[in-house]
Amino acid sequence: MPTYERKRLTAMIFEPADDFDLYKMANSGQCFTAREEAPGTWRFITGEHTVRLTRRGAAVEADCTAAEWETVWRRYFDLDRNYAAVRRAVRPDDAVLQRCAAAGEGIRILRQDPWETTVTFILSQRKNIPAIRCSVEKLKRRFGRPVGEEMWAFPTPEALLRASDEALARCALGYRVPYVRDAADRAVSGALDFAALEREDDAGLLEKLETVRGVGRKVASCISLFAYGRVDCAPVDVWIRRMQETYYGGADPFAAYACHAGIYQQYLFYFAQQEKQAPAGGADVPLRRGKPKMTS
DNA sequence: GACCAGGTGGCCT
DNA sequence: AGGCCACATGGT
Repeated sequence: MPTYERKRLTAMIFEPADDFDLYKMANSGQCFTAREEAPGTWRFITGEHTVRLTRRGAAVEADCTAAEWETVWRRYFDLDRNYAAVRRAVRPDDAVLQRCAAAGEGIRILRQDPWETTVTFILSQRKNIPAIRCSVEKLKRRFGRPVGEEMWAFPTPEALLRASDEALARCALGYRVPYVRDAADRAVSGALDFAALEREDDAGLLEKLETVRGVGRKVASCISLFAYGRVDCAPVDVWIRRMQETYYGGADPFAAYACHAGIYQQYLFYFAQQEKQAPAGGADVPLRRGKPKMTS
């Protein structure tokens, strides 16, 4: 007997007001558990909620109730932000970001669970995205509650704290085992209160998150952006640095943007990933390399 | 079988 | 403050 609720047969349709691309949201490096169940149908999981989404022309079909859509998924998909407007706010003289925002049209910043985001981005250091996915999947299978056919919720801090070092290491955590343990420790003891962190300003949030071992500026920025919706916070990793060197002559690509730097960062990151996959044919409009003509 | 991966902590100056 | 370097493991 499955311990999870039987699959619901309910379905609802909604029409996104602006950007909403399932592939890009699942593959822009922000979440590691979304997967394509069937061509065009994507499964997202947050907490113990799951939803299956399929694009139907201008609309999207979701296998959940309207109530669950409103209480869970509206927030998860950040539906109250206008991403088309964010893309339009890219400076006209910033040709590189113009191009990347066009390529990334459809991306939204997913508002993920802070605990899960903390652990997955601790794992992300010195791993490529397929390896992170694999590691997270193992953690969920071993320590997470089943929430559907071949689906598990992300394990609770208590569950990971109970796990032995050996069991954690078997999930390919490598040298990050003590980091994850420290995060679980702080979550259980209350030293790290994820709900209370909502009230911190950006600087305070980064500072508190960085008290966890294995959480430096980059991982803390990812948690701020992907779990706390701090869209002005732009994580800088090797890929962003690479874009900076290649297209911005080493200058900070986000210096000109006070308020949506995190979203713009995501466009650059997604572009870099696509460019890696198809260096020649992927980008239909080639980017001009070297110093851009940025205005101060 | 190299080389690299959504970095970080702990050393050194 | 800033420059090195080890770190476990898996993907390409």
